[in-house]
Amino acid sequence: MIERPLLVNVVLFRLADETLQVLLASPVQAWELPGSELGSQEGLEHAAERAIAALLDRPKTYLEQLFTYGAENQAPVCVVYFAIIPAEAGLVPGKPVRWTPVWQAPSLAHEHAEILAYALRRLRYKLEYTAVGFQLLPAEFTLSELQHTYEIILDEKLDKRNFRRRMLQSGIIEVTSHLRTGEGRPARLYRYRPDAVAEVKARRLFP
Amino acid sequence: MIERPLLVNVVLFRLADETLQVLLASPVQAWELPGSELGSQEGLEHAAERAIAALLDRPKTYLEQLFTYGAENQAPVCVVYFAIIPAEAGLVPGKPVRWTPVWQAPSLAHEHAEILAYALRRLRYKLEYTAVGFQLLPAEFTLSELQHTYEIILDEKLDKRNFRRRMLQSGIIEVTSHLRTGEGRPARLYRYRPDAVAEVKARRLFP
DNA sequence: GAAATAGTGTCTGTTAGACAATATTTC
DNA sequence: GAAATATTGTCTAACAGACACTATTTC
Repeated sequence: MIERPLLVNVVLFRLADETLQVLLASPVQAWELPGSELGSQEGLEHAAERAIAALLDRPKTYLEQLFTYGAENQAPVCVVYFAIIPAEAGLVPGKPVRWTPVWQAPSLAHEHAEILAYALRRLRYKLEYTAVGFQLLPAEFTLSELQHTYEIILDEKLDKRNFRRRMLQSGIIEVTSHLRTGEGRPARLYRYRPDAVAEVKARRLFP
Repeated sequence: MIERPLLVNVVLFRLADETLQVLLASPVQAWELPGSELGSQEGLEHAAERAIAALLDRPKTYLEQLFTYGAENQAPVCVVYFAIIPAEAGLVPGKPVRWTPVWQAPSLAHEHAEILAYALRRLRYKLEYTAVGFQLLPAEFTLSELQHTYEIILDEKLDKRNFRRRMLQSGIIEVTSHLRTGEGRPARLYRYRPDAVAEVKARRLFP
């Protein structure tokens, strides 16, 4: 049976410093997405997690397969995953990697620019129609923080009243008894309800 | 560099005899999804098309990558595509394959039952939010035929007036000057407008 | 004229989107 | 009390969903 080299690449996102960031690697010279070879008996997801564990000191909070690239004459077939990383995760020392705001990514090797653009599109879709947004935040958060997250990723300003109304009506979050105090009036903290089915009930374009 | 065997499987759908059908193969004994090995220099999509051409005398009208399966200890990694096949396509003689209504598929080898279920779900999603539906019909069709297609795949009955209103409002189809005559009043024929962007503008669950 | 299929319009309830004032805290 | 942030409600336009009758053809 014919065999082919197989690579697993990961697009790692995090939210930090008021921006959406992606982890880029520069093992030789050009920048590219981190990845690792698939072991001869290894599962795909396992390889993705191994690639992440090699770079970061915290596990990912969300992992999803994106797409598999394998053009003609292109030696390795690449299975691409994307993952969301807690902002608190630290880099393993000595690795040639860097968190970069996605809007300022340098040009990338291979097809990686295209892959990053696709991953970003998918993240936005997910954000709008499912509950991935919560993966980017700590366990408890204020509605303002949540809205801020959405605004950063969607790169658009949202109306505060409408945001709150829909977010609460969806039943996907619940109030806690805690408050976050700071400047100005303290804010109620909310918590994601993993039990609430985040079913995407969108309007059909075609009936 | 480590190498792995790579398989490309295809889930082929067509609409015939008032049902949605899938092409199943039985090369040895159990039923499974057709597929083929990926050549050493071959692109993934090319392998999928080669697998289709080996079984059918017409090209597919739609091809999309579904997912890549590669569990631990599972020898070949499988990249799965799904495709839509014109009802007029004929089988290449001598191949152990059979069109089967999806609702009556026998139990399948490997993970293929799961894969088929996923492909079907994806087809339904696509149908509701994009314009794949037209791939299942001839170039010109009546609104009744179109509605019928939707009802078969979604497995639910739709309201005629609402269906027509939305389908026409979407601007994705246009009238031709032709009529289809048969029993009862002749029906206007419509045509899909590939130029009309089938953008999925659905309601956001989260603002 | 009976049978078969195509084609059409209205009403209602829900929801998205626009919009501004008040409440609670710190300094 | 000034500054900062949190919280709350209303109105309108658009749309989904329910619903029944008329029109045109063949036999």
